[in-house]
Amino acid sequence: MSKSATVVALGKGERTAAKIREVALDQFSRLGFERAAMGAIAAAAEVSQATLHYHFQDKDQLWRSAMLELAAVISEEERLLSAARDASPLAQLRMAMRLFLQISWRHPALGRIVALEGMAGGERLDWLNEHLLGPRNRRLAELARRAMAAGDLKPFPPEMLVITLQAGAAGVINLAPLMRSAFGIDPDTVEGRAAHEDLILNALVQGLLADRSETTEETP
Amino acid sequence: MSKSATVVALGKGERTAAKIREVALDQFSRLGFERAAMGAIAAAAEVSQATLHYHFQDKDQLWRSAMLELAAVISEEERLLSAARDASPLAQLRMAMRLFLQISWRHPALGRIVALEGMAGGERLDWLNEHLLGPRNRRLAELARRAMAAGDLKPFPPEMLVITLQAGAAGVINLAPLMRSAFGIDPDTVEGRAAHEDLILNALVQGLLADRSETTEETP
DNA sequence: AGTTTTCCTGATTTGATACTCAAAAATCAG
DNA sequence: CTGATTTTTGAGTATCAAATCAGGAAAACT
Repeated sequence: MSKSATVVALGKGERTAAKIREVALDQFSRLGFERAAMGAIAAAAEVSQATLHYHFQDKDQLWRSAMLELAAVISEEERLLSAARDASPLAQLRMAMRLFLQISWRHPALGRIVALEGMAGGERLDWLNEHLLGPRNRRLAELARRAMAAGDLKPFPPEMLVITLQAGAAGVINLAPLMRSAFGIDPDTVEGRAAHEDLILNALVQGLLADRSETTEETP
Repeated sequence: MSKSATVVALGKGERTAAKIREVALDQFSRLGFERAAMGAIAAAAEVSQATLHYHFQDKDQLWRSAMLELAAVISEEERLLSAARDASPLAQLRMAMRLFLQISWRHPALGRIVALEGMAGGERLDWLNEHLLGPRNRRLAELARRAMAAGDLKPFPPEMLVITLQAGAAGVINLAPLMRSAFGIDPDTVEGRAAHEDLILNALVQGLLADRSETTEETP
């Protein structure tokens, strides 16, 4: 046993394992499962490749372990949302979108992995759904359904709506390299993030069309 | 020289090359560049692996060649859009979205590849931008800019708007596996596509909020 | 027909990557 | 400090995928 007075002192093993998970999460998210090489992860974590296999049986286990880091992130959102359970479904949806944006900017790996595995399908996607995506998505879809029932949202297939909102919101974050290559713009700046949040919450949730009844001046 | 009277008769070589490109496009888009194996492509195209290297020097060239197939698709959109050059920027944007949806359903490979490479960055993304993505994106951004100048759109960074629209619209298409795994729903059906087009054009372009001034009944 | 050119393939080489293992090094408890 | 335990590693294996090449089949041309 080894604890310091204030902070839990991790044993050496757990410390390197944590570092490996961190590096692995980054690489998996940026490159995808196959492109991310154990050797590269080891190098980035400044350990030998064999150390990876000491802490995690194989690449697949490492991936799963790294993903479970993200579970904590998602459960944070769940906690905040459940605290506001008495708000209207639409208000909850809006809040979920805001949380989604904040979390996505803080942990861009999440969105990239969902996109990568969500396109490819397969075992890892099923695992993701079972362990950290499915419940959240179904909860959001249910919120959308209720918002529609309340007449706050136009009636659309709620599952499509949820996926579309998330994909649209994550687009600018996930496709930052594309924005750099196509426009020479880096969206990940203070102003960029603010503009993005503004865009999503206004454009996607309130509509892209300017209200033509009150034209001319105004700077909202 | 070898042409038939009515149709250009492709030489044997060009025929197999075309088949290889077709198969390769599918595999690259579904699996990504690295996961797609030359052996599997060869098998699917019913030729030997060496044949791939006869027609295309290496995997990279094959990828580029397959991508150029998509250039035709995009130029079709360009043609239709330029025919309507005198419409308002907003109308053109709307039309572009509709075209984007149709084309994306018909060629799901396009969106998947843009997403894959757009997240990863690197040489292939730069190549894509230079050869078949950049001009289109800049044109759309310019349309958005003009729609904003005309007061039809709220003022947002036009590049972000374009990316968000595309990502949101392609979301349901690209993430079909996720929708199956999470919701047990297959969006790629006749009704699914219709609902999707409805969702995007209404929700993303006209706003998600129902007009509360005219509540109660109505079934639009 | 015969001849030339194009096209295709089996066998092989090259390179990279996940994974193993025995032994060394670091860590920790008493 | 000392011995036991945990952690790390260098070296090595097995596997799989990309790329090469020489020889032979098919097509095109005269």
